[in-house]
Amino acid sequence: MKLPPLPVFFPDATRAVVRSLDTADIESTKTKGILVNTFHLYKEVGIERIKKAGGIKSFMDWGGSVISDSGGFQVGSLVKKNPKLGSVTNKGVLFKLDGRRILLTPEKSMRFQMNLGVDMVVVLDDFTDPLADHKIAQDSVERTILWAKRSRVEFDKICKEKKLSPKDRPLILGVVQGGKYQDLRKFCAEELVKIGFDGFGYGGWPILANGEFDYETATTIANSAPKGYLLYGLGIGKPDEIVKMSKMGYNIFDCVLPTRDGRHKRLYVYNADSINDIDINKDKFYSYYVPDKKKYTEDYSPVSKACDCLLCSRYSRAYLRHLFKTGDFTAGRLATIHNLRFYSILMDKIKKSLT
RNA sequence: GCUGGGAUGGCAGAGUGGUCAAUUGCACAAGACUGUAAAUCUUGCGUCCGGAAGGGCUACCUAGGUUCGAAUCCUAGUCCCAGCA
Repeated sequence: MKLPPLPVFFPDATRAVVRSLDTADIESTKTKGILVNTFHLYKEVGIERIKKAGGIKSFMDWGGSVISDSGGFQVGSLVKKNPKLGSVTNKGVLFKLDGRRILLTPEKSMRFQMNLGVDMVVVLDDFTDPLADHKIAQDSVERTILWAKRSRVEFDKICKEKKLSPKDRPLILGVVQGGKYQDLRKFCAEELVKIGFDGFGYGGWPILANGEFDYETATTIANSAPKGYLLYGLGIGKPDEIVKMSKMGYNIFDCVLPTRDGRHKRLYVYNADSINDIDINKDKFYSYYVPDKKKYTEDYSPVSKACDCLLCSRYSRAYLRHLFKTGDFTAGRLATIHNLRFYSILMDKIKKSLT
């Protein structure tokens, strides 16, 4: 299966579910693929149950693409943000969470991902803390490279065990770390290319201290990629950021924003009267719509005229507000469906504008 | 009619002499959210001045009173609720 025509945006189904949606809902948004997470599935489900189910796709009854993340982001979002939750050594990451100790090594992460039955695996990386100085950032880059080498070895070993031909095997992606230090990013990217992957991702935290998106780093990474390499914006991003990154050559994205924002009452709305009229090259081609406002109590118009999702084609702003006020899960579901359809339209528009 | 309970900010509901412009929840408003420990979190919410610190004014049903000081105590009134007739 591998990947659909690029560029693509995959919403996050961290625990083998896009929060608040079932698989049919995901399909209705014309989403082509999803991202699942090694750490959460390892901790909360375990590989045996997923194998018994026939792999992650069969478990979810999902016919689209699946990328698995390695657990590298949790090195940052859990351990480095809160040292009580674990520690990192060259061996791997030791998570201490919910009264459990879970050691995740590059090898374990790779083997787990290969057993999920996904289309693309990601190597375990050592997340560079955004506050790291050059020395600490350099350490994380060196460990990321060390782990990438070991991951590649393990990957090849598993392919051999499973007798996977180069055509049958999943794609494998490295991750570029190094924080805001361009020399480290460049070095990391070059080393990953030497090891040999199908592509690499812009890892770490892509937002600068001033709150702006770090396009400089995005450029450095893109410039370090050989021709035909997959370029993945890990955890990226806002619609306008994805448009810009696509122009730089990035062709895979995933992000929690559309799903989390949906549940948090932030809906994306194209500034256009129809899907045809959408112009993603306009400066402000979309706005936020926050349904949970008294002024929408009697607004019987749809959330967006430039959308054909379940919410927009069937229900009004007044009804959506009512659902949020009532506290029913349906509100989050419809909002999530809408935002994912926004992103799938976005990727269609980007595809068209690139050709 | 009798007996008892009660009237607090948009609503619900704490507080029962000073630390009360008044806990908390809801509602309302503004903001955040980027490889998901997030259907979450932050802030504001009588009014006026101030960027803030802070200060002024008006407030706990109404009218009197006690007290240095009252949302809190006393008296009268109005209204509400429960039980009994």
